[in-house]
Amino acid sequence: MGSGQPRGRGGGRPTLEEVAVRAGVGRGTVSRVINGSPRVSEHTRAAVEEAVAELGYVPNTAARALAANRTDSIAVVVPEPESRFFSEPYFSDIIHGVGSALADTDMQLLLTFAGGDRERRSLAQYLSAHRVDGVLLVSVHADDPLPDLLQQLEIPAVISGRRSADEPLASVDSDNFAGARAAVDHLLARGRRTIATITGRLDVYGAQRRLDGYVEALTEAGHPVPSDLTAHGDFTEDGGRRAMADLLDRRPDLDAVFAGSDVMAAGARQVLREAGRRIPDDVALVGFDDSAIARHMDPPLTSVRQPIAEMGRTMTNVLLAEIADTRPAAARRLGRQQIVLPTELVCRESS
Amino acid sequence: MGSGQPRGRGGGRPTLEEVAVRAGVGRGTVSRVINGSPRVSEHTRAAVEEAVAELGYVPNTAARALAANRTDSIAVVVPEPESRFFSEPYFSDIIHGVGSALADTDMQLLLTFAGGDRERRSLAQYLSAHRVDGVLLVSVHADDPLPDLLQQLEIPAVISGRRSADEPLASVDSDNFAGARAAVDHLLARGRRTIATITGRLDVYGAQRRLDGYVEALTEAGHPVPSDLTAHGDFTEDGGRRAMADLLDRRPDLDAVFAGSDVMAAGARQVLREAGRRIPDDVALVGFDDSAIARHMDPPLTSVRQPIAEMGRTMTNVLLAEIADTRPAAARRLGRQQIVLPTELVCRESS
DNA sequence: ATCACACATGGGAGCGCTCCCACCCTACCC
DNA sequence: GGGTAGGGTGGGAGCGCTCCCATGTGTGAT
Repeated sequence: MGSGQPRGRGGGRPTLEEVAVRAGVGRGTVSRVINGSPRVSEHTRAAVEEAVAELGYVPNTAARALAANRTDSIAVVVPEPESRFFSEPYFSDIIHGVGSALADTDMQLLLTFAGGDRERRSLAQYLSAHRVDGVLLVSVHADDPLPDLLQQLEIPAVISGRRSADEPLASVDSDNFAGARAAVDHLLARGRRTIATITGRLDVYGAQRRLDGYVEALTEAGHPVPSDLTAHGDFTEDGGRRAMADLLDRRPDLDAVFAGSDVMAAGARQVLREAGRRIPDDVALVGFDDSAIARHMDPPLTSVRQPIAEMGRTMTNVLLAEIADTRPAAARRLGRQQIVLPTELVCRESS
Repeated sequence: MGSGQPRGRGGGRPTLEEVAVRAGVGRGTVSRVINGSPRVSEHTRAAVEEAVAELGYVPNTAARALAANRTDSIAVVVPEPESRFFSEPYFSDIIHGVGSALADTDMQLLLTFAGGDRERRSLAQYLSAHRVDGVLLVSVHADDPLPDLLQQLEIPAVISGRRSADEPLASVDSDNFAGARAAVDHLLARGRRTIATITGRLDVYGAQRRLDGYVEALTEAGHPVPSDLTAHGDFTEDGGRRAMADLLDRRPDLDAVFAGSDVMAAGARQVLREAGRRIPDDVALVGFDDSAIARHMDPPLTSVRQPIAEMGRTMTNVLLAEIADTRPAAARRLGRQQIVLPTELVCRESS
């Protein structure tokens, strides 16, 4: 069968078998060389490698996946396009980090778009049908069914940002609490006394933690935390505008605002400006994320930087470790890593 | 052989065979139902579908890929992380568009990171080893070897932004020329007379076309196009700064700047401000891309919007069509689509 | 020299699916 | 009534690989 040279369109790449013939060895031996097994003599290895090079052989992924029952690929499950995940630096940076962690391996990255709950449910099925060896979950709501489904199916998974204080899945998060504290401490240090906050959607644990950090910073400094200084946004610019308008309405005396995201801060800035408040003279403003818009805002926005690419990289490494872990499921369930990466306050002219 | 219920970790999803037994039919029949073949009686189809539902059967992708010699997946080849592609809206939006086009199909999306030429060369091999049915290329330099390799291997591919006027591959681009013209016409209409431009890297065809549009607009309006009004950036903020400094040095009398990207415009803005030029009073500024920073810049930046998500969507549809095309290679080579999507000038306070 | 054992190697048996050919049965024709 | 289409169906033959067992071949111990 098979002539030596490439055959017709598409189908015609060399197979393991052809390499074996060329090198004058058996299939098994070629397979061992390809997979770096030590149990091959130096001489044979060289012969096989030469044949591989001559033929331009590349293993067929599908065949390997079928035979070995692993795909050498992981999926990043991307939430509904509308979500804030797609705006702002988050998406790019996470992927960037994942990509750089994957560069050292021969794992492939699958991008999967998940819509509503129904789609996420069937998604779990698909993922389990040996499409991938593991899953990276980003931007997950507290009530998303997907993480539990994955756990049930015993598919290794890592989540970005836990869903609650006791996250059962492995997770990588940034220190939202400390970041918020640092922001508010900074405002206090600057002499601000009536500090309001605009929160993100509180069903996102990270948004809750930012609020917690805000409360803690004020409390610890001996300040009261009246509820009329807290307004709820939804991570959107428009939400930030509405929240800021509310705040100004309720507490015209405020002299600082800590926003749970840069985008909301941008919305807030507009309302403040329209209301004739100068930034930072009348009202200091601090955001969260340190995205591109923070640098370019007028005035440049003080913001809490999250190491997002680093998070992507860390998530990937944790996932790869989970995939490599061969202990029984019960044992693996135990030592799940909960990593929290530090945030950093970047001071600019808005505060 | 298999009991009815799931087996141990990982391995235990139901197979076609099990569905066949459950439904009391042959493997072939189940396969026909799964793949929507019409040659199945209504009665049998119902029985099979019930068995599928009961067992929660999901086809094994790897097995299907191996047997059918197609993967039902396409790859987006992402350039080196450093490139501008990763900053700014481009990446997110393209992926967004690709994702939405793919949502209507059952194709999967593979993200592949390509580094230097050597990596791109081996990448072509990998892609051809039936990892994917087609490839989407974004942000390609004029001398990138990958497109030609793909063409040689007869792997369907679509490129975003052509590499030259006679692009052999199918391509989807935005109308850089018309966008630049519109921007410059707008500046002329506003009474500006000494209009400079900051170009992107001219080995990117789109950057060249933006420059062409600038020249054409001025020429057509009867203005000279002195070379000292053109400075070259590299799509980075810092490049924008340097180019603006040069420009100011050479032509302190300029009253408008058309930048080849928003990021470069941001850099230019800083230099203009430091030089004491007011925007737009002394110098009008127009960018390209209409990214998030354009909206948040001070003052908000007039910019040329590209329909990036739409480009991603269109590229995907073109690619899917190429994949579906079963005509002989020679015939397919002919009718390759070259799509150009319209750009739109978004006027804000900077001009 | 003899046995044991380790290492190196070949190749059969699948992995779960699609493709396709052979087969059966019914319906319709002459 | 026999012949002939076809639609509907079953299942063999792979797809290209990994896994693993059986088989060689060389070494050192006895």
